[in-house]
Amino acid sequence: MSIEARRDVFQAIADPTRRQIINLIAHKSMNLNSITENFEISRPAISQHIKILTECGIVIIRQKGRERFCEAKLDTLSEVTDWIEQYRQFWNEKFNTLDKYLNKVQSNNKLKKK
Amino acid sequence: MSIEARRDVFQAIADPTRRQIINLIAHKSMNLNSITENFEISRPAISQHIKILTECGIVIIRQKGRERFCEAKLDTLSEVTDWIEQYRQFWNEKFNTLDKYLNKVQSNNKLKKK
DNA sequence: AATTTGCGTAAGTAAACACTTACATATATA
DNA sequence: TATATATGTAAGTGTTTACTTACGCAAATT
Repeated sequence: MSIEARRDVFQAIADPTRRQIINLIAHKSMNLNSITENFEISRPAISQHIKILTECGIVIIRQKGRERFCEAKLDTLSEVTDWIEQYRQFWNEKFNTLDKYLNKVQSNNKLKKK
Repeated sequence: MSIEARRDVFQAIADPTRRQIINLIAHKSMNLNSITENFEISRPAISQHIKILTECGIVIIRQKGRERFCEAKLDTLSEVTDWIEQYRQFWNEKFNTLDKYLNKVQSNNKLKKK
């Protein structure tokens, strides 16, 4: 049983740099230095971001000699999508139309009761 | 032209309390005190969360007398969904199957070239 | 064997965050 | 008109975040 709270996907993708990293390695695994080349910040900074991304399962590391290739495991993001999708009925245009219809019916019922 | 950086949806939903608030008001608009009743933290804390949520458009306020009703405008979340969806091809099972096939073809081509 | 390369990690820091309490203000009620 | 209610906001605080530089270590290269 690990004491430390597992990193959370929502928080992981909250940082713009981490989203950029995800975007970079989504297409192709890259080692740490290659990733760093695409940013202005230091290698240790990138290393720490990668650590966070691995801790919540978005990235997995494949060691190859002294290099560590970062591979995106983006199905983890479904946790976020799932959370959002449960609310889709509340902003889906089709639902809104239905909603308006139901409200109308409801209003009519109220009028009838009066 | 506003100088202050607009709050970002990714960061807004990163906080668990804010996700709970969204969940609460998704179904029904609520005023601030009613929302607060559902949490252990103080009213000002909730007020500040609501402020963040309004700043990024997830919540809109409808003043009604001295009360302020918080209404969820969840289509804002599509920004997050859209970002994630662009990567779906990388974790979709069907795509993976296709990917394996393409890799196989590629390997065969390489063999032929040799 | 010595050096270079690729990386993790520790320590330090400034800024942001998530709260709190205290207070101010506008609206509703008695 | 006095009081209660619903709320925003300022100020203070401890914690977390996103970096930095400095260092260490193992694998590859010379």
